Amino acid sequence: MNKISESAVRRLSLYLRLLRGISGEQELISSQELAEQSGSTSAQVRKDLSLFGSFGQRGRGYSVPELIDTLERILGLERRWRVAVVGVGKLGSALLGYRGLSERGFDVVAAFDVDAGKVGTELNGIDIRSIDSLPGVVRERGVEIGIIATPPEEAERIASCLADAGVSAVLSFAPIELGDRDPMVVRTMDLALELERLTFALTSARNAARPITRTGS
Amino acid sequence: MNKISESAVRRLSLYLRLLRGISGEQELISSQELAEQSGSTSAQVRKDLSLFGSFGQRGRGYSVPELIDTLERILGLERRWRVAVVGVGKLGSALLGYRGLSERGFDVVAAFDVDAGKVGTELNGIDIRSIDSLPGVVRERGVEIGIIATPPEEAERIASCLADAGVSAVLSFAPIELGDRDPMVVRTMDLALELERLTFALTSARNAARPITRTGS
DNA sequence: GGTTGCTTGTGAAGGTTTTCACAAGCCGCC
DNA sequence: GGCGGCTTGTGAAAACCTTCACAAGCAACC
Repeated sequence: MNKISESAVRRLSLYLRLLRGISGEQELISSQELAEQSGSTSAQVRKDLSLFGSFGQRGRGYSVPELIDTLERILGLERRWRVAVVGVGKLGSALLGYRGLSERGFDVVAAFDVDAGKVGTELNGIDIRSIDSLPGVVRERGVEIGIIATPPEEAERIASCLADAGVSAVLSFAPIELGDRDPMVVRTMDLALELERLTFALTSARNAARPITRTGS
Repeated sequence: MNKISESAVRRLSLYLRLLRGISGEQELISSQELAEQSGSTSAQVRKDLSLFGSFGQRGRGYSVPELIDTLERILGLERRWRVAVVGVGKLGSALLGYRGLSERGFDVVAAFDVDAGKVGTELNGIDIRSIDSLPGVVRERGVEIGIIATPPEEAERIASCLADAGVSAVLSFAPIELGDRDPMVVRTMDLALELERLTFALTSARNAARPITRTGS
């Protein structure tokens, strides 16, 4: 199988989310409709799907339930995944209470924090454990994915700790660069960085007229 | 000025974040060093920067403080931005308390919620106002960027409301597709979608061996 | 001042992704 | 059964992005 681009994967997830939203209302969907809803083009939609096989019917479109199944299989969502949240501050608490995770196939089965005041308490049915117990709990509960919601200073250490414990993938909210710890896959979501992409978009028109120059030149 | 790709912008933000982290420790940095820290290549770094001009010194590298200035100018961060958070649930509260925003140039100057119990209270020094007062407050306080942290059902309406109030850009955490409301730029961060990118990565090796087929075929 | 070592900036090459455009195929109707 | 309308799947073309490779230029040292 050829390598699939990051952007294609992102779009496939998006298609799946949209399809789940219309599931039941509609039996068939055309690449054109899916494109409109996802802000893409019909050719792009067909190309993305054709990377994995032929799932549509010419002249009719794609069967919504079948396409959902197929996309779930492609994305590895034919089963549920066990997730641990590390860092139960404000963001971590929000994640523990976020229903959107379990709706999309992710079960938060463990939570960790350094704060002795939090360890031992429970939040949304999850017991908060000490970081020291992470390796054991991860193994016991079969945690596959870690979410890092700690302050950035601790993120590096936590990532290594998760890797050693055998976690397969990590999503980090800490705004620092964490490399993959082979074979563990690491991805970072940086809120401020996303805002910067917006400010760039807002500013770039002005920059076009008044080119960037070096300070003092 | 040529069009700058999304990935280039993302990398520029990343360079800036890294440079700020080493600011003071080091006067000069080479494209090679920056590449190693950002998981890129030196040619990529130089190309990204050369899209906007020549900022380095041959044989020496780039001046860290000058490059920070330049990147801030490119990304539109030579000034601070006024942000409003809409939806003060768990995620919204976390955002109101997130120091990473003001550290990176974003001031949260307003917060909105529908819940009458929350309206009128204060959180981290921000008064929570009713959604009805959004247009007025946005104008009074000069809000430029909105962050949507409401349940997905409300996101569509809030986005329109923000657009009407004259907000320039929106970052939404609601897992639904919000198109741009010209000229307002909209971008969505979907946590579950990011996790799905991970499960795809974890699963794709297996899929390569056992190709995806249509259900029942 | 010339030589050596290093690093930028950038055309050109190479690779990847998107868009185009059309043959192949399904459905319903006459 | 044949026709017309519609939609997929896909090579080919176009657009875009990354990597290569090297001339140009800076600094330090002899």
